[in-house]
Amino acid sequence: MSEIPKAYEPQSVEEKWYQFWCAEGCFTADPARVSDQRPGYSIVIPPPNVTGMLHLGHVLNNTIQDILARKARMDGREVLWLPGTDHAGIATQVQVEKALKREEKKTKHDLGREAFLERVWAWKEKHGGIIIQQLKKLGCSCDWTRERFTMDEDYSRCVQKVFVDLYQKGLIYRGKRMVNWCPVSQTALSDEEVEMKPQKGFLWYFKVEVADAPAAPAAPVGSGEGTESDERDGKVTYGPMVEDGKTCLLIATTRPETIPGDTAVAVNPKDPRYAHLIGKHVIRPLPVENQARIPIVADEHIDIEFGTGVLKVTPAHDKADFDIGQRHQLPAVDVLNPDGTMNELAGADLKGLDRFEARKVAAAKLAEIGALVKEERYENNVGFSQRADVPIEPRLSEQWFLKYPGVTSARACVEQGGGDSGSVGGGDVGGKVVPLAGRMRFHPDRWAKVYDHWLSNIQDWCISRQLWWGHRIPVWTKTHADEDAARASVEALTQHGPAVVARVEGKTACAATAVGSVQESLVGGGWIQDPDVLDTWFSSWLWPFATMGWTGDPAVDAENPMLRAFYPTSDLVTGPDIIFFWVARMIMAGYEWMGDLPFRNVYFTGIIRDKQGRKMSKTLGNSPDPLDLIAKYGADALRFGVMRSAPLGQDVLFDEKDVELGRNFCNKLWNACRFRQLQGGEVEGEIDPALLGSDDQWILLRLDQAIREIDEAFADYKFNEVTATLYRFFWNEFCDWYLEAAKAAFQGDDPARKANVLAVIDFVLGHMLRVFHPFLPFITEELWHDLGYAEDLPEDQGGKTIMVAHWPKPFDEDFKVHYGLESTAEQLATAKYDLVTKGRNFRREFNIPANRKVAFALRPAGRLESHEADVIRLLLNAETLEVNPDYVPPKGTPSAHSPLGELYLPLEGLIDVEAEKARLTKELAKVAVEIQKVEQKLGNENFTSRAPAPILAEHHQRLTDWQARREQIKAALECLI
RNA sequence: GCGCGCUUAGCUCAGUGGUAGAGCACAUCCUUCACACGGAUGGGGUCGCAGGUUCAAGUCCUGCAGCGCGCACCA
Repeated sequence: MSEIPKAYEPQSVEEKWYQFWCAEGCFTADPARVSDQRPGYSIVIPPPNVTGMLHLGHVLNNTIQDILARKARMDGREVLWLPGTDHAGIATQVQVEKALKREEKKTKHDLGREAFLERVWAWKEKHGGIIIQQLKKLGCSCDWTRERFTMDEDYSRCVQKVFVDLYQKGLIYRGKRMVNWCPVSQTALSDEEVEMKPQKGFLWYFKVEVADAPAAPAAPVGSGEGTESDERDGKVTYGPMVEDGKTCLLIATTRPETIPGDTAVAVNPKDPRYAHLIGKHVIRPLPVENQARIPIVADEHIDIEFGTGVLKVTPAHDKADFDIGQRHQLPAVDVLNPDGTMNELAGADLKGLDRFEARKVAAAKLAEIGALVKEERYENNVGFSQRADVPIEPRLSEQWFLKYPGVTSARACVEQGGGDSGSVGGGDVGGKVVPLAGRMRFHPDRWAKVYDHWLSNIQDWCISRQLWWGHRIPVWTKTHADEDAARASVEALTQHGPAVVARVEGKTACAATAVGSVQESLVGGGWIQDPDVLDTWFSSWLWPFATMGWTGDPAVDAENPMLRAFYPTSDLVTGPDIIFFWVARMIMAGYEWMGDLPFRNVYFTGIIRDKQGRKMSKTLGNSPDPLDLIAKYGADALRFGVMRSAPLGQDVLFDEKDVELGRNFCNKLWNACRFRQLQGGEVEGEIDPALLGSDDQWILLRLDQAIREIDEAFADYKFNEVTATLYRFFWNEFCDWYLEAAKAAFQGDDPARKANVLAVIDFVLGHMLRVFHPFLPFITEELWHDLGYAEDLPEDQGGKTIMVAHWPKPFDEDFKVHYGLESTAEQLATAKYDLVTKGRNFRREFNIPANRKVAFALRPAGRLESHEADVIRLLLNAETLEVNPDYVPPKGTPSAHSPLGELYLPLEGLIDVEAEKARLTKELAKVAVEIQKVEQKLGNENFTSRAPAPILAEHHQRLTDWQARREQIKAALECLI
């Protein structure tokens, strides 16, 4: 046993033990050790972006995973926490492009695809490990021998296999459709990557001439012949206008720059104002040099109430317009370049301008030609590219799409919340493995509804990205002179058997294959690989099994020891912001390729915000660097602080004070152990039941209670409740009362009693360090060894490391009987502490400094053992405590009542009769209020006749107690007169 | 528009129909030999509003308001 320094210094301790754990292979999972007696427990890490730096969201997320993993080890399970990183297509590519621009003033096109990718790999090798190193600082017990990267060779092979499989199943197809185009990243995005944001802009009203209007227009609804609008009930209605014998329509738009792309205007067929014009044509005003005639079509999509009831239809630049275009066979005229500038078809005035600049110019042009009628300020929702934070451009382009597989299973497996599903059957936390019949639970369960809603409305997934960094689509094409030639070249591929899936699309032969040798022969044969890469999430959704060596070959996979031992995984811990991106897709993939769900439980964390409730962001600068916090307070402190302020599923308002509290907690723990050590004596001696005082019994029963509460909270994933219990038990119960009470024995002259108290302290601390360990891995390991608790244990039960010490069990009946733990002792202790609190209160009431020793007197209600009285004296910080059944206090002596008797503080020379009178009178008033409350209830016939007996009895007891209290105060007041 | 969450002490939040809780902050006292990153004591709450169910509601139900989030979306 080495001596413990005065203040806890986390840095050296953390460094030392993390190295120890790694060197000893404590984090390494061995599937061969998994058995019925030693069930497997597994988590796959949500792979952070390889470009990432640790932020507080990671701290919360990974601390939870580490707590689960460490708890499972102590529960005797074989634990795999599988770490890794994600190649993060756009983010990483952008980062490297920026560096290239900054350092060499070059673009990726200057280098070319291959050379650029070499740069990205080089960058990844240099910077990609940062976040992994940071996770180690946090104490994460990941199996680093199994670290994976989504671009690892094996992993890429999985991605390709899955693609080919889906292609073969006909779920993947290529099509020219409207997609979300990011003009900055210059790639298509999935619907999930588009974020709707309200934007302030304008609604421009412009008129177009109907070229072939009927001679006698029907009277427009609303009266106004020839008027552009009519106000009725304060509402503006619109209709066709007649000016100089010409009929015009008024159209409202937020995007006048797309007018050159209009190929129709549309009205609702039920709209009487325009019915007579359907089938006619209008003159499109822009571009001025190409004012084409475009038809007026009728479409149900048009909202009669909105705007003027006339919609300009731009099939190439709006999803809804595209659909209208399809219904009416309208041509699509694309007036934009991929980078968001206007192209030639937009006309001479707009060509080359950025879309936002073009918007202003187009509006000005309309005004110039007299077509602009008015402009209104207008706020509407615009889709933004989540990554580049610019408005996305709906764009017609050729992309790869996926019809989601496994949707039915994915929907069915997640238990829908709202029922009476309590913690019973709550998966496999807390050591109990409850079969869930293939079902999965979300925590908190309200996310199940969100998940289900999304799954019931999903659209096909656009999986191709116009990037270079990522998994390149494993499809090769060869274009031939005619269809027959194409067919022949596809035929030739049958020599490869099922390894290649080939099709003919017109004159083009298409072949998808994941087999390297076939790929090589295709390239050799002049086939061209699709230039696009796959959406990053198309690789992430395979994470739970692709990381475990899945091959896609059923015979091989059935023999894979990792998959057998650790799939399905036990828990997934992630943020609700990726429930669609990742969680839902992993569930589908799990069913599709493993035939089983990928995890039993999903824990959704909250979002970390600053203390004002704002999201953490780089621009606000409100995001503290976790490594700074670790350096300042220690990793344990950070973990404890964050966990303590993170209730299940609620956002966390982060305050550095929380971490400070964590540090204080560690320091307190440190010093409590130091106190134990300074007492010397035998380590973990035998507890003699005969020598247990009421304080000893009390703390043992409190420990039992704490363990029960902690187990319950763990079963419900309520980690902040665990921390609350740890805090209360250790600080308020163990330190504030038990250790202070124990000092009476240490200062006394009974060595047997002293030794017994030491044994109790060791017992409690030994349990406490273990339940603390998942939250505070470093300090508990250090103290476990310093206090010598590891010494007599077998190596695999805590002898080597607290990591695998057995998780404490609540006491069973035999234990309680053996140690004579009973509620009367507990009540005695509670009564003592109650009495002490009242006695201490005298100091404040009568302005007696805390350091002044005073003499108390106690007139006991019954027998009080001398060692119990010693404890009271010590806790009161009393010079003496006179225990005297016949004690008669001097007049004016403050008194306090408790079940143990009357406590007096005779204040020699300081008697203040008035002050004590005032104090007692105040208290009497309080008591009177309580008595009134209870009497009122008990006087209520309804209550007394219907309330259950125990409740009634409790109320009667309450009344008796308060009444007794009232009599005592009255008696005390009598004495003052 | 649909859905979800939140509203309890100055702040951040627990709270399981039966005597309103914690941490921080605040006030007073104390460097007493584990800890000032500490100890002791205390003040502070019409539990968002309005109804309802119940002997009993912070807790269950209905409605409303405010805040936040998600989904959808009209140019």
